[in-house]
Amino acid sequence: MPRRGRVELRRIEDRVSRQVRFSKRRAGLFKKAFELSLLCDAEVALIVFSPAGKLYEYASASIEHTYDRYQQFAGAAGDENGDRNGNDLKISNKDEASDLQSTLREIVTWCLQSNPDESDANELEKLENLLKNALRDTRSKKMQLLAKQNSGEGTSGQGCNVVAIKQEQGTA
Amino acid sequence: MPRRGRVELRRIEDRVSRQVRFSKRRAGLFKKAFELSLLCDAEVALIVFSPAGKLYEYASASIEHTYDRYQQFAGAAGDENGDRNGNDLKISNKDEASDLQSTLREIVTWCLQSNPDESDANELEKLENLLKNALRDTRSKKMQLLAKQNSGEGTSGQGCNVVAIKQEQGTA
DNA sequence: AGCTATTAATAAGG
DNA sequence: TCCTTATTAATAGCT
Repeated sequence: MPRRGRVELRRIEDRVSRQVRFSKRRAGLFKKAFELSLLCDAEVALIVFSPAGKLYEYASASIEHTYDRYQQFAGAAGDENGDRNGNDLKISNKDEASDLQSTLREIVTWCLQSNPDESDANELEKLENLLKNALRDTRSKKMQLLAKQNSGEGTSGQGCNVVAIKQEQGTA
Repeated sequence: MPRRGRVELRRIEDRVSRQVRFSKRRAGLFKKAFELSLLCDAEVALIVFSPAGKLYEYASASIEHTYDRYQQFAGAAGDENGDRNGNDLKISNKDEASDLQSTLREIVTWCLQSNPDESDANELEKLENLLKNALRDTRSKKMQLLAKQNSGEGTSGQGCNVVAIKQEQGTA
């Protein structure tokens, strides 16, 4: 009796079945991700944690690279899939401009009061969050400047490695 | 003539066909990703850039959350797909203790000499890189502390928590 | 880890 | 982009 009917779309309760299904479907998912990137010349990054907490990943370029690119786009995504499925799918896109300055101040304060080599995990986590926010805001600010500079004005050969919003490829 | 035979596994040359295939397969991929997370209780994050550079994403939790979790494992991960960018920022699990201190000093110096609201893209990029490094090292250090404290034994620097990272790829 | 009966995905075409 | 249909691909339940 290979299969009786349609697959119920809800969490599989039995631990063993769930683990087996996970292995099979994970393989399928990674294969599809790979094929999409190859056939359609798309950049794909996929991270999966098994119910047991094991990490699996695939990236057509690299996770870091794609995540960086993602960060630069954050907020302006094309979505399609959330409809039928109910999961999360949104990115918040707040204004971070002047927040950056105060976040940097907090980082400086942290550094004046603490030493990373003598801090405990909690302290480091505070620093981590500050750095994460500062990084996000700095990227955002940089992108704004680059966009402005690329859109309307004469060229003054700025060095920066440009972060184009476009992908090109032709070597097939 | 619905379909003639097996699907050739290589980049689709025709722009229009490629775009159509992309749309269809993207939908399928996102559906599979969703089903994996729901059926098997897995945490999934998926980022896709279309050949035209448009962003699509899915996350069972959130991209940020899963990426953070990924970062804590990173360093032992393996890519294997042939990628043309070769642009991998590997994060190693070495101890970067004193590096962190000097990076933080550089950040403080940057803040003392510059104002993010008056900086150009180049300056912001310097800050971005400093923050990125500091964040990586802070995470690493925090994870080391957590690992040490969880295992009750703190042998000299190394360790960390990596749990097995495997990668799967299609045969197709 | 293998094996099939089924369902699911999807390439072409309209 | 949506619909249809012939085929291939994925996979649930077993062993």
